[in-house]
Amino acid sequence: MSETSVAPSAAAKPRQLRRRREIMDAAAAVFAKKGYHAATTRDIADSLGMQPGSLYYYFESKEAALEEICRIGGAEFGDHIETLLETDTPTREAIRSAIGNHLQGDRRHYVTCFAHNRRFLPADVVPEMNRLARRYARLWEDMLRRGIGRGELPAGLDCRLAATAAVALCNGAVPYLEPKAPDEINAFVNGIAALFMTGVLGS
Amino acid sequence: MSETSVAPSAAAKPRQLRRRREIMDAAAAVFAKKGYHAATTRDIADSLGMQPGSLYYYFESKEAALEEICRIGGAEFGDHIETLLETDTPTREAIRSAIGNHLQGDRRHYVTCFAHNRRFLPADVVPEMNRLARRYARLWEDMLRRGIGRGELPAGLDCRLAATAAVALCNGAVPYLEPKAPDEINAFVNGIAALFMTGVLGS
Amino acid sequence: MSETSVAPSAAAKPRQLRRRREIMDAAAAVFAKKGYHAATTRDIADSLGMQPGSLYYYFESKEAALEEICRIGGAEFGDHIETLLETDTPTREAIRSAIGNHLQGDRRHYVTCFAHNRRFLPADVVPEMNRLARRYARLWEDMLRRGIGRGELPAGLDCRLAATAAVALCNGAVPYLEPKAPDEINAFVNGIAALFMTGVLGS
Amino acid sequence: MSETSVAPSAAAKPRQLRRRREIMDAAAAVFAKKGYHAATTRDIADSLGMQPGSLYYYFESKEAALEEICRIGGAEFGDHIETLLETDTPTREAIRSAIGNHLQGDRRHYVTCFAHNRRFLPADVVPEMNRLARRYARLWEDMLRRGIGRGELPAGLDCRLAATAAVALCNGAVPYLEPKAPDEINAFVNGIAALFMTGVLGS
DNA sequence: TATGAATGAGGTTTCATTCAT
DNA sequence: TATGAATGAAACCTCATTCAT
Repeated sequence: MSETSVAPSAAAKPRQLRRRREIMDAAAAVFAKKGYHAATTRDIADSLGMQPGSLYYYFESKEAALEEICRIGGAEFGDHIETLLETDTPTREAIRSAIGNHLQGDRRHYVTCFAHNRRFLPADVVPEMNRLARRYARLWEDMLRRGIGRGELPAGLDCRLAATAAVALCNGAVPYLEPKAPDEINAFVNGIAALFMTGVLGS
Repeated sequence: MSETSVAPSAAAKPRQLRRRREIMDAAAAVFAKKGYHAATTRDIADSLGMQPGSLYYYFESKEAALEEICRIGGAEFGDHIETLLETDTPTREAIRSAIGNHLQGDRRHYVTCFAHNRRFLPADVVPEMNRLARRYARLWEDMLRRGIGRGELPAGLDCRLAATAAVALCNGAVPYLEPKAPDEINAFVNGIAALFMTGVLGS
Repeated sequence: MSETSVAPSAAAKPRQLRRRREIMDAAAAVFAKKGYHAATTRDIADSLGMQPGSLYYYFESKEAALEEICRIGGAEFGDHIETLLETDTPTREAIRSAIGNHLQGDRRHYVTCFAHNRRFLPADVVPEMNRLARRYARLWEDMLRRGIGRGELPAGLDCRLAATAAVALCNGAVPYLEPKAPDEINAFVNGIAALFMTGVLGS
Repeated sequence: MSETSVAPSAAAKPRQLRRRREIMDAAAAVFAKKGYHAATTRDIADSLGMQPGSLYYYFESKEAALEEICRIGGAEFGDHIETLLETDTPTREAIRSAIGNHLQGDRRHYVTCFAHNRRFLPADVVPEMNRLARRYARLWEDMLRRGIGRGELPAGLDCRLAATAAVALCNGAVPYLEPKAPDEINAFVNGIAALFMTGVLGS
C-alpha cells in the first residue's frame, strides 16, 4: 500500500513484467485469431515455445487471462478516443485515428478479443465488460456529436447509430486484415475510414 | 387407406425433411450465437427439447452439421444478390435489400455461421467455402459496379473495397441485432444501410 | 402345459419359427465374423434387410441372442461327436467328420460364436457354457481313447492334450475358411484333418 | 550436476520410452484378452493404475495403439523365424521354438492381438498388416521346405497347408494358456509342438 | 522458471433399446 | 410385423489444470 511496498514487486522485476506482457500478448493474439474456446493453452504455449503448464506462472487460469485481456482491450478501446477528444483533433482525422487504433494499434488483439469473447466471461464480470463497451460506444457518439457542434458533420446524423456502425465496421473488418501485407493494411484502413465518412454515394 | 395415407413413402419424406430442417436451424442459431466451439451438442439439443445423442439421427457429426450450414449460408449469401442483379433493381434499393437479407433473412444464422465459423472446417473444405465467400464479395462488387454504370454511384468508388466494407459492416452488426425488438431491428437495418450509402458526412 | 396348449404356439406358426431361425442365423454369422462387441444390431439388421428395432420381435436383447446362439453352438458341438460315438465310426473317419462339422456344418457360425464370445455372457451363465465346452473336449477325448482301445491310435497318445489341440486347431482355422471357394474349403478341411492325424513328420 | 544428471535429455528419454512400453504392453494384454472392441480404455488404464485420459499422453487414440501393437506383433511374428532360418537350427527344434515364441514370447500379447484384431484397423493399413501375416506364413513354409530339403521332413508334405495349420493351431491354443500355471504352460507348449510334428497317429 | 506426467471434468459420439404409429 | 424417431448409458477423447522434479 505504501510506496515502498509497491515499488519492490512492481518495479524491481521489470524482466518478469516484460515476460508477462509477452505471455498476455500471445494469449490475446491466439484468442483473437481462433476465438476463446477454440484456442487451447497448448496453442498459446506453442506460440511462445513453452509448455502449457508453464503458462500458469503468469496467469491463474485461461479464463483469468481472458478477463485481463478483455479489461485491457475494453479500456484501451475507449482511452484512445478520450485522448482524441481532449486534444480536440478535427473530426475526420479523429475518426480515421479511432478506426486505425481499433485495427492497427498495439493492443488490437486485445480489442478483438474484447469484442468477440467477453460474453464468455463469468456472469458476474460480464456487466463490467459491457459497461466498458458502452463507454466506448458513448465516446464514439461524443466524438460525432462534437463534430456536429463544430459543423464538421451534418446536424441530422444519428450519432448513436453511427457509433454502433463504426464499431461494427471495425469488428467486421478484422478478419480481412490478416492476409494483407503491412502497407496494404494502411491503405485498407484509410479506405474503410473514408467510406465510413462519405459512404458509397459520396465522391 | 384414406387419401392422406395413399402415398406413405412420398408423404413421410417431407415430414422427415421438415424435422431435419428444424434441427439444422437450431444448430445454426446456436452456432451463430455462441460460436462453433463454445456451442455444445447439448445446447443444440436443449433448444429442441431433445437429447444430444438424438441429434445424430439427423447429422453425422457436429462438424458435418457446420459444414452443411456453412454451405447453405455461403450459397444463400450470394444467391440473393444474384437475384437482385437479374431483376435489375435500382442500386440503393438493392443495397438495402442485400444488407437486409444478410441481417434479417430466414437463413441469417446460416450466414453468420458461415462468416465466423467456416475457418474451423476441415482443411479440405475450407477452400470451397472461401470460394463461396469470394463469390459473395464479387457479387457485391458487380452490384456496385453496375450502379456506377447506371450513374447511380460515383465513378471513383473503389468497388472492391466497398464490397468488403459491406460484408464487414453486416458481420459486425449481427451482435447488435439480438437484443432488439422486431420493429427496432427494421429501423436499425435501414439506418445501417443508409449510413453505408451516405456515410456520416452525407445529409 | 397340456399337449393342446403347447401345440398352437409351437407348431401352428412354422413360418414364424423359420423367420426366427433366419434372424438367429444372421446374428450368429455377424457375431462369428466381427465378434460380439464389434457387431452392431445394425449390422445384423442390414444383413437381413430390416431395421435394428425390428430385431426385437425375435430376441429380447443382443445378449439374449448371443446366449441362445452359444447354447445351440455349444450343444451342437458335442452332439455331433456323441452321434459319431454311438455309430461306432472308424476313428480316422470320425476325426475327419468332427473337424468337418466344426468348420463346415450348418451351425458353424454358432460354434465359432460359442468358442470366441461365450466369455462375454453374464457371469451366471458362463459356467453353464464352460460345461458345454468341457463336454465337447471330453467327447473328443472319449473318441480318441476309443481309438486307442481299438488299436487305431497309439497307446501313448495324450488324449486330453490331443482333444484340446483338435479344438484349438479348428478354432484357429476358421478365419482361413472365409476367403476360400467351396471346393477349396473341402480340400482344406481334409488337409487339416490329415495333418492332425499324421503331423508334419508323417508320410 | 552429478554424473547421473549430466545428460538430462539423453537420460530422460529412456524413462519415457520405458513408460511408453509399459503402457503398450498393458494395452496389448487387454486387447489380447478381451478383444479390441470389448476392451475399454478404462480397462487398460485400470491395469496400469491410471486414468483413461492419461493414456492419451502415450498414444493418439485407441486405434493408433492397436495399429502400433499389430505392427510390432506382426513383425516380431516373422523376425523370430527369420532368425531360426539364419541360424540353421534343426527343423524339429525350430518348429518347437517357433510355436514357443508364438505362445510364450515376451510379445505374445502383441502377436495374439495381431492375429485377432488387425482386421479392425482402418482399411488403408489392413493391407500392410496382411502382408506381414503372409510373410509369417511364408517363413513357416520356408522353414518346412528347408526341412524337406534336409531330409528332416517327408517330401510329400504340403508346406503351405502345414504353415497355415501351424498358425491356426497357435492362435487357437492361446485361450488355453491363460488358466495354466507357468510350468504347465511349458509342458503344454511342448505337447502341442510334438502333436504338430507327429499327429495323433504318431508314436 | 519450466517441464513432463498425470488428473478429472466435460464434450462428442455410438449404440442397444423402446415405443407410438 | 415392421418402422422411424428418440432415449440414455457408456464409450472415446480433449483439455485446463496441478504438482513433483
